[in-house]
Amino acid sequence: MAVARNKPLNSEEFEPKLGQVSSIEVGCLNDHVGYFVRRLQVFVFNDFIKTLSPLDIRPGQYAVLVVISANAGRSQADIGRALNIERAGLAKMLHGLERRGWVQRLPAIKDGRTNSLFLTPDGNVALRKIRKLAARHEARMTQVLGKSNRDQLIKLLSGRVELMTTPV
Amino acid sequence: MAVARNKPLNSEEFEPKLGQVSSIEVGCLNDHVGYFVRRLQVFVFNDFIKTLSPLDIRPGQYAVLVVISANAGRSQADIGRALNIERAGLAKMLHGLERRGWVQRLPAIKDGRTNSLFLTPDGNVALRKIRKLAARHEARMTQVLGKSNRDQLIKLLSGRVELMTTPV
DNA sequence: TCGGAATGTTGTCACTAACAACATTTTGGG
DNA sequence: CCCAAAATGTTGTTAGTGACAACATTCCGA
Repeated sequence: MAVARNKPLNSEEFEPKLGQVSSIEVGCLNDHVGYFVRRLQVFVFNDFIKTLSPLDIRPGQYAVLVVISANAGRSQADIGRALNIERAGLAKMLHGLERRGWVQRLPAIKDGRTNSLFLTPDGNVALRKIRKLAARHEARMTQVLGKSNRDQLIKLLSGRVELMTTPV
Repeated sequence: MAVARNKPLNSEEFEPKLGQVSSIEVGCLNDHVGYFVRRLQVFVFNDFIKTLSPLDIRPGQYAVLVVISANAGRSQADIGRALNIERAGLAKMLHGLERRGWVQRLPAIKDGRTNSLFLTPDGNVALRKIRKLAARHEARMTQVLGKSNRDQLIKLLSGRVELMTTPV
């Protein structure tokens, strides 16, 4: 690309404090909920992915397995609505979970358009192991955030998920 | 792919309540901070992107502009560290911001490896408009979450960003 | 009965994150 | 002073994700 480099510049006059070079301000980002929520989210997800990596489970897959387990027989549309996952994306994810022998799709007799989703026996066994690792992840989050903060966070957001569907 | 469909199934026995089909439980997801934080993050980002769409600014670009503005002359490594953005990704993003005439890269004289980053006059003008829309976005978040919840959320997470760098 | 709506599937596209590889430059220990 | 190691910026590649369109099938209500 060969970007033309401008003339050099003595950065001394712009470095606020010599010897204190590591201090840097994020300015008005401190007034944005999204800034903190974003940083927290990638932090939590990274830990989840790393903790669950022995079982090769990602957060979305975990959520889908849990919701199927708690709502056996529901349709893909139901599961997708509950987790705000788009139809197409959920279909592909379920394809993977079915290939691993954890999820079974049965055509519902009441509505020929829908599939009824179930966990297979293997799926239940796997989910037990998965929950153990997920609990370990959650324990670390509690430790890092502090139990009080973590509990407050959950209480703040509980029941407000419906507001967080697509539109505003 | 032609997945073999199993025999149909009467879903009646699996639907907990007839006529109450819309109720669905997310089970133990309610005990996971990550679940709520993820949903909130998607919601907040969607609103930010939509609100800032007239200026074609994404959250990451906004953060970089703000931090450059608050720390004129710092290197890419400094900015990247502050926002936890990887070197390669930041280089590409800055390329775009430079092409739009908002950011200027000057080679630092003190350290031939680093670029000193600045907002151009155009960049400052643009950032003023961007901040206006960002404030509108933040106002809507405050309204949706409730001012008390929003303030608590920020207080909870303020100063804890350092814990959310890569490792745990 | 018929047209619109819902459901599931596939394919495509754009965006992102993460990693590797490289050139340049600084730094620190001998 | 010199050279190996580290830091910085850049480019390219890759996998993963999300959003969207298009389609076939099925249900539903006027």
